[in-house]
Amino acid sequence: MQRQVTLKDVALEAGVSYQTVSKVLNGHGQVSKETEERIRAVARQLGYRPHAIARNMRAQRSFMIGYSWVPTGPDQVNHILDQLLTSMVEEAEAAGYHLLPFTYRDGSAQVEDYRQLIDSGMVDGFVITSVNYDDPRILYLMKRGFPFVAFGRSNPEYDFSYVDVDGADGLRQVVEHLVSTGRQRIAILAWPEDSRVGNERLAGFLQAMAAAGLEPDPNWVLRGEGTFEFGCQAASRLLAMPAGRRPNAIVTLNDTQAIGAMRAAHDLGLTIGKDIAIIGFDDAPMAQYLFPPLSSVRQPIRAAGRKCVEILLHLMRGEKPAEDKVLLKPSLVVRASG
Amino acid sequence: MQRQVTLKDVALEAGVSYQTVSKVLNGHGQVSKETEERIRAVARQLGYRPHAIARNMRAQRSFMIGYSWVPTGPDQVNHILDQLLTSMVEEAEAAGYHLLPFTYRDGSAQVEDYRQLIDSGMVDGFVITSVNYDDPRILYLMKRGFPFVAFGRSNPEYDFSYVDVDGADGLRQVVEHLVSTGRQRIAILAWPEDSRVGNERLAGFLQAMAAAGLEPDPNWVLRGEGTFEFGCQAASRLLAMPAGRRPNAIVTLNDTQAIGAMRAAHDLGLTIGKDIAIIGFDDAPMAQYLFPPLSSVRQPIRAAGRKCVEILLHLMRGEKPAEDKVLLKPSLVVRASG
DNA sequence: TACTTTAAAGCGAACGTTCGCCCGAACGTT
DNA sequence: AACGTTCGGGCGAACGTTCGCTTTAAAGTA
Repeated sequence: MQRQVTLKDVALEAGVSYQTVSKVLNGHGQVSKETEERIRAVARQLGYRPHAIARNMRAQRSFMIGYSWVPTGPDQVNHILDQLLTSMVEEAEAAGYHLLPFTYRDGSAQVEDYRQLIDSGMVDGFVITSVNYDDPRILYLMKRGFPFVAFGRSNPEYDFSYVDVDGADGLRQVVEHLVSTGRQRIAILAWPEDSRVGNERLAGFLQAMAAAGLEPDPNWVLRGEGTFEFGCQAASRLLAMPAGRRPNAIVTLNDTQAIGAMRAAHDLGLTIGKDIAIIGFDDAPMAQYLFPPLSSVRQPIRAAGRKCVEILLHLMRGEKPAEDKVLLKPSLVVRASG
Repeated sequence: MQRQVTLKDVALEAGVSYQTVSKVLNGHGQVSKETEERIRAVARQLGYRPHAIARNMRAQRSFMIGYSWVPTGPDQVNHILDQLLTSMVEEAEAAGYHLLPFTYRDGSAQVEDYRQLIDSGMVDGFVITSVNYDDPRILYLMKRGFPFVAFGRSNPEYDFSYVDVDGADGLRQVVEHLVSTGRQRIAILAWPEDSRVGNERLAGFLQAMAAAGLEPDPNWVLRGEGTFEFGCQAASRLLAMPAGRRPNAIVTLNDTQAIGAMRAAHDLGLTIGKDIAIIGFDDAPMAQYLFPPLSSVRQPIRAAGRKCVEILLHLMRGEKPAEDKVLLKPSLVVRASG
């Protein structure tokens, strides 16, 4: 664990001042070809690596991007995290930045955590996820004018940079696919009204239904949590009716609901993909292994992560990004379930 | 985005030198009650937060822990990552440290990345995962004497700090459970021989079989990748024989294999949990939603993450941790599959 | 020859901390 | 009255950079 090689070490060896070494290695200043090459040779030989902290100290920047996420419960899985983190870290590193993960806390402590990271100079910007209406982080960061990008939208009247997946378009694709395969009796399992994401997806559904000339039965629009249990209960209710009067397709807003619905259909003796189509959202990796494999809407997570960081890099440099409100299209993955 | 409040700002306002402010806020030095309180009041009022980078600069430490992980493919999911990261970040933050995620690269670039982070002073230690025999990272870090903790074991002759889940014990629990429910014709789907983890788990299986007085049929120990496809194919072969001559239990080394095996059993018209018991490993969240729900071995991921960081904190402080080779017991979660 | 321009490299300063040494004043002791 | 001790706090230095100004010497121009 030998000591760090510094500019002074290189300078001593090369017989110049350490500032000159800095000039050479950064490409500034006037230095003769010979000394430049000598300095480079010595630096290489000694294995000089600039001390990141000293550099940040001098630059008055941390070159760090703060990120925290809502931890999932013990029996849940965040199948987004790996791809999102990997893509953000890659994009950040390519620009000389790093990602700084920090613990997620709720309530007033949350904004305090963001404040702490800003005031201690730990980060130059944030990527925030799991945003919803009236998100206190967004309000705080907007007020302070601190660079951040949200993965997800909030109140329409707020003006901030975001990247989001067009959930409405996803459900539009689902409806169009179902209609094109001759299914018109379509029910939907949605989320509670306080969910920005849920409302967006539901709106896309209703719009696509209208566009197809279908009037959705209000009793076939059920709101509840995005859980297996709700999916199972709601689908049981919907499918309890006789064949002619029940839906022949159930659309859900996430895969966990869809899996619950599959269980309900199975328990009622229905053949999924034939008697009833079921389509999920998220395309969780497990969807492909279900029986039958679940059709689902896949979100371009990696692209979203990259885009978030790309925009944030502009903001942190004080530039106005070319586009700072980005909507990415998801894609429907059709499998045997519908 | 106002400028950072520094010690000098507080000092000016309190009418003392900035070094005195530092003393007060760090609890060192002799300062009278009155000035101390005055300084504290001013600091609070001005919202002073120590500049982390300057502090690190002075301390010649980064208070960062490097961590990178193998990104999973597009249709896979890393159901460990969330819990592992969350627990490590929590443990690190409690000690004033942060986690620094960085991209995973294979081959010679990998050690170079570790080297770069060390030489640039970005990190004070590492947690490494996905270790296997002859892991070049372990060799490099051991040679440099740089603090690190591995989640997982490597060659037995290496001497380094690690935390691991006792996979052998997990399989022992599986065998004992199966035997206690009257199943003795047990097959196992294992991994290729170059997997340290796979060999450990298989060894536990064989040992438990022997302890139960059972001689495992060599043809019932199949090695292959931890994929759905291998699980399905291998199980098909095993279950193709007539009822009296085929296994009545299949143990796998991960859930994906188990799901493949479930599919094979299903396609052969067998009732899982009755005609054939199937038990997985990892207890992926989806296990509970399968049909029937999959029994599986659950690893104490959060405890492992916390323990890794705990040990690493000792190492980074130059202390010898009380225990630096930790083996955690997994637990079998019994569900309807066996 | 005297002066101006340019190239090459040195040097001081600063970023915000913390650490250790020093100094003055007040107090108590012989 | 002279001296030692303690308390309170100031001050210089350093961590490793980068930036910009200054200096020196050489080359070019009148």
